[in-house]
Amino acid sequence: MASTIYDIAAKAGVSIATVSRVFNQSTSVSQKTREKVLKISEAVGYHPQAYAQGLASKKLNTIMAVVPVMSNYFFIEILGGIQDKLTQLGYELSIFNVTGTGDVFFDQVEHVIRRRAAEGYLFISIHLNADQWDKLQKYPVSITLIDEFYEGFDSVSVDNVQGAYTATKTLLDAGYEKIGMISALESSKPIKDRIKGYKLAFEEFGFSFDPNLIISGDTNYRDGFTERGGYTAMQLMNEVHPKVDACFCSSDVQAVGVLKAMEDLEISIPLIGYDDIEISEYIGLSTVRQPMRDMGAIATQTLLDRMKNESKAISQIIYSPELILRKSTNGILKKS
Amino acid sequence: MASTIYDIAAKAGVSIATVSRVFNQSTSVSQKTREKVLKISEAVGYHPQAYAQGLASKKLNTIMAVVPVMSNYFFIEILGGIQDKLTQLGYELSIFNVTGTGDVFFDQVEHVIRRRAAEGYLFISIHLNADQWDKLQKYPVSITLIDEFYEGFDSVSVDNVQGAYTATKTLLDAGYEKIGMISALESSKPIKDRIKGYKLAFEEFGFSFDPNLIISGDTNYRDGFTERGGYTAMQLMNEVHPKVDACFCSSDVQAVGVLKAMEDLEISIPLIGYDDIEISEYIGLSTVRQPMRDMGAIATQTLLDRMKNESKAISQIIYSPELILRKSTNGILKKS
DNA sequence: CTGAAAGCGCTTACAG
DNA sequence: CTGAAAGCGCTTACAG
Repeated sequence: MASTIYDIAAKAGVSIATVSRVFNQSTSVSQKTREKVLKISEAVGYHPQAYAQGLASKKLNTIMAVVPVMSNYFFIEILGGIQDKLTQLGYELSIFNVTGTGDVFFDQVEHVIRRRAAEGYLFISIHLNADQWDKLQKYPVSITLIDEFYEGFDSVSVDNVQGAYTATKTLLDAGYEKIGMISALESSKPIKDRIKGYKLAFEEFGFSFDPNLIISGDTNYRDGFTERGGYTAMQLMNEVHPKVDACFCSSDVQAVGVLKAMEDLEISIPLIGYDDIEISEYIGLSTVRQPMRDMGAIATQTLLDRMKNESKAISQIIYSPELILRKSTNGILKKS
Repeated sequence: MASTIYDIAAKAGVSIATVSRVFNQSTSVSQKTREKVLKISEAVGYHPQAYAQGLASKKLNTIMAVVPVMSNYFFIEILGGIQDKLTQLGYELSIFNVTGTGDVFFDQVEHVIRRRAAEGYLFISIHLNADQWDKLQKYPVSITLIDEFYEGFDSVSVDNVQGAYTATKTLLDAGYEKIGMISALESSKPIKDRIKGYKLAFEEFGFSFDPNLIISGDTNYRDGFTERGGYTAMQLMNEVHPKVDACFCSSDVQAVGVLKAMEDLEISIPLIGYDDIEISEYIGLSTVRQPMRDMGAIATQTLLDRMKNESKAISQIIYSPELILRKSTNGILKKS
């Protein structure tokens, strides 16, 4: 049914080597033969099979993005940046979604690396422990980390501690004192760092810090980085700390839920999110901006450079996040 | 560097056939040999290479989702449904993002099919013309269409005409008359259908229909299915038709922009979006719900069934969308 | 339960 | 500019 290089070669009266050359932009094929081969190929819908090409040439021209949960706006933006860069460089993108949790999670990550279905890997928000990173290090593949860093790997990340610190400090500077933090799964690495930054601001301010002001809601789904996660957390916050006078929230998606909860509870306090996803500008959400598209593009470039030069120096890029103030913190200066 | 089946076989003192059997859950391997092979493989990080397996066995166990623009909430939800189903069935998902426009678009679609990097394809919102569909039909691959249908292909879609009709009729029933439609790129198939439904409601109501009430904004990016597309369209609407008394909007993402524009313009009229993406519930946006996750799951099942049985009857599933009323149409009954 | 061997569909020196 | 041939890393009847 599906034709192979042999069928084309036979029909064109040439060798398979020649057919192969036509498809590999090799110049050493006469214009006439090239046209004949192309014409026949077009007629039967022939094109070299990716897998066979990969096997024979040892290059696939595809890189693989490994993400933990597909449906997250943060990843989507990053993937957009990756895609743009890749298209521009003639590579193809394959996306692998790690669905497991715990040990299974690592097994899946390791498995995808071992299958060697791509020449380079972009890990987006894949957080592992030291043992696991070390284990990965031994595989002869190029990997660039996004939103994470570990010694020995190229990486592009944002300083989460600083981002949370800046947001919290801004609130403190404005005179707020009982600043709550709407958090997500606390074992998640970005959350840990954001909590660290949040604490840091308090310490620096000389305020005694109340760990109970950090609250997370439903973390079952996507580690709590959901509208629902934010909504339930804010409700809880209101029960436990009705006096809370401002909030820092660990992601914009959650902040959408927080805003809704505030509305339902009829309370109105300043709120700062994290990420600056597309809609934030439109719903007037203040936030800590992560340059997601840029991160994707830079990481892609880094990976490609690494693939070309195994021995180049490790590159660890760390962005400083930017605080963007919008309507959700409109009253912020009035109180001080 | 990277080890192959030969290295493992040599180290284990068995043939490559045996190593292969170990990795293919074949039962005919003694427990002892199996363990030895597994242990050595583990030590050197060996795992059969996907491409070589694919070539030799002629099955990849991967299906490919083909999408036009990655960063769109609609696709994300559908991909979520696909992913869940696939994981559950032990298949792997690869995603191909078609980035071209016009003829290049079709070339890319055709190219990805011809490369045969997957055993089945899920086309999400890929809209082609009759010639192009016919051309695709000749390839010996399984394809299931999502958000589109064409004779001869399995498909899962939603009745866009009906969705738009229902939304518009609801507004008309409530007594509104100058109902605007915030549209996107008009050559886009879903837009065409939604405009058709919008018109239909007017006709049925015996109202003369004003084509100028259909307005689109910036359609350069993602065909206008963006917050910005909605924002600019609403601004334009306000200039051209300041008397507009309600709006039907072709997607929720755009509606987020419309809401913001209304706020900036200080006008407040009922608004109904389309899709029911995750945040809609939280921002109180009335909308026409498309069961995106379900569509992804059903389409996946359909595709897998097709792959198992080439000659089964074509399945064309068409969902009826559901209207969901929220805050953005709160005043809807007062006017009538 | 295990091995030798053919074959999957390509690419790529090597010759000419 | 073109072809014969080896090889990429696997799987899978076929024998035993």
